[in-house]
Amino acid sequence: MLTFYNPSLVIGAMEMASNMRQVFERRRPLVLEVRDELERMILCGEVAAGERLDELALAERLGVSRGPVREAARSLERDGLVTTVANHGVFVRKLSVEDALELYDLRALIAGQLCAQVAECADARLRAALRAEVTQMEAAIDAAEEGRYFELNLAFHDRIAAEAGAARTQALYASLGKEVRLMRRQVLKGEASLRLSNREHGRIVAAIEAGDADAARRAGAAHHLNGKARLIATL
Amino acid sequence: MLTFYNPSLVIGAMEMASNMRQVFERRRPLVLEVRDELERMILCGEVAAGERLDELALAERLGVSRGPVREAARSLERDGLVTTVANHGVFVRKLSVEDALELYDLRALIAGQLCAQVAECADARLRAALRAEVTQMEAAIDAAEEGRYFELNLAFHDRIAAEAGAARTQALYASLGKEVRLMRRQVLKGEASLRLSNREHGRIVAAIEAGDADAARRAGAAHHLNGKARLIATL
DNA sequence: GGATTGTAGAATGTCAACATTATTCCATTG
DNA sequence: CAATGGAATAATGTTGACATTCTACAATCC
Repeated sequence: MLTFYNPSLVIGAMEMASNMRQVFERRRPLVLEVRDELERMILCGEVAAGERLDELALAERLGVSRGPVREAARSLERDGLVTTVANHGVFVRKLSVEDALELYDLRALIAGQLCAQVAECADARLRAALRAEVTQMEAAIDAAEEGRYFELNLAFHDRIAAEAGAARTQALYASLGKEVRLMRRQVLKGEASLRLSNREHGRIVAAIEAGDADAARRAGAAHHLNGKARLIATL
Repeated sequence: MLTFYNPSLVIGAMEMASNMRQVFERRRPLVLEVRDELERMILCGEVAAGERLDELALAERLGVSRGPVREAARSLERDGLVTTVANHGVFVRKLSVEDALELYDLRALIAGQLCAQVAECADARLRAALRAEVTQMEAAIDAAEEGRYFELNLAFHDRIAAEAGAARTQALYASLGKEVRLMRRQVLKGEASLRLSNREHGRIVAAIEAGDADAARRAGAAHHLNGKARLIATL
């Protein structure tokens, strides 16, 4: 039997602690690595919408065989990032305007649900954290740091989704989030839009703090529907 | 064993007409055939919840290689019917009670959305068709034909989903439908439950006929939430 | 006797080769 | 000259074999 280089055998006791995780955590399946890379390529726009994903070329570029690439591509299909045509390959999904608008509606619906659930179960600590994030976002706008606002905005919505305690709903929300990102047409974000957007965040948190599930649902949905309206305005 | 009709083999001229479709229609990819078979096995309960799907055994039984079986299994994972554990294989998903209840909530949310959209765009023909189906279901109850009621019930909900004109939402509703079917614990359907259920159908159709989107949303959601309540009652 | 280590078996993960299908382009025919 | 038919080509579909990992069991050591 062949024996392979095992990092756990040669690292000193001092280094063990910091490397424990790496050592004991199972190696990630190759498929997941490939999947993440393909997802990144698509969401970053390195491959254009409608373009074909060449199995062989990708396999060679990533240094793996076609099998994992195939599986990864099928995995992306589930999230709506690509579409597969038999005997023709997989293509980066091209969202029609109608598709995008439907996605906004659907996402607004889910977001409303998540906000309502958070409103019903939020404790003082969570409320304070959400309120703090809104304040931080306002500060980011004041400092004209759009990148930071974008980052905080993602974290804010992720936190709400995570704290709702509904795993399946959270996963669906995240999946739809990736799907809408296929729409390259970025909703331009001037300072005015950011102020409006963050005011909506404030309304969501206010409803959560008040424990008003229905108001939180409406505020969460409205926030996404306003995003939809901003998209329409750019058409 | 899955055997396929090969158009290159001789078929008599007489048989041509009846077999035209089969001959000229592209052969479905093997993966889809396997996928459908596995899905049937799971939803029919031929493989118990939590049970492992043996790649090799299934491949031999279906007369294909392990590749298509693997891909089909991954496809099922995307629909939430199985879960994959690295180096351990794929297992029929075992729904916890919490999971099932969340699915009911999520499905109620989506169903409400679909009903609201149908209420906004339904024409006279569709309204008549929906009303007729409710009447037929009532007749099925009178005749104590539970199987027929079940069938009509599925068609009724499928029609609403299809006519809403929101492809992504419809697909999601269907996917969630398969997922909830994992919960073997059937909600027992006595005549009383059927009457109540169909009365809810009537309320949905009434709201659609009135063009009241909000009422339709509430009626559609309530119908599914009542199903959830019936499930809870059996615990 | 209990814990540990090594080994054997079986399962999944990965790969490269082969088979099939679809497109393209050119020759042929009307 | 247009249309049709067929090879050449390149992609996906499928397969069987090999590599790796995990579980179980038994032999060994403390």
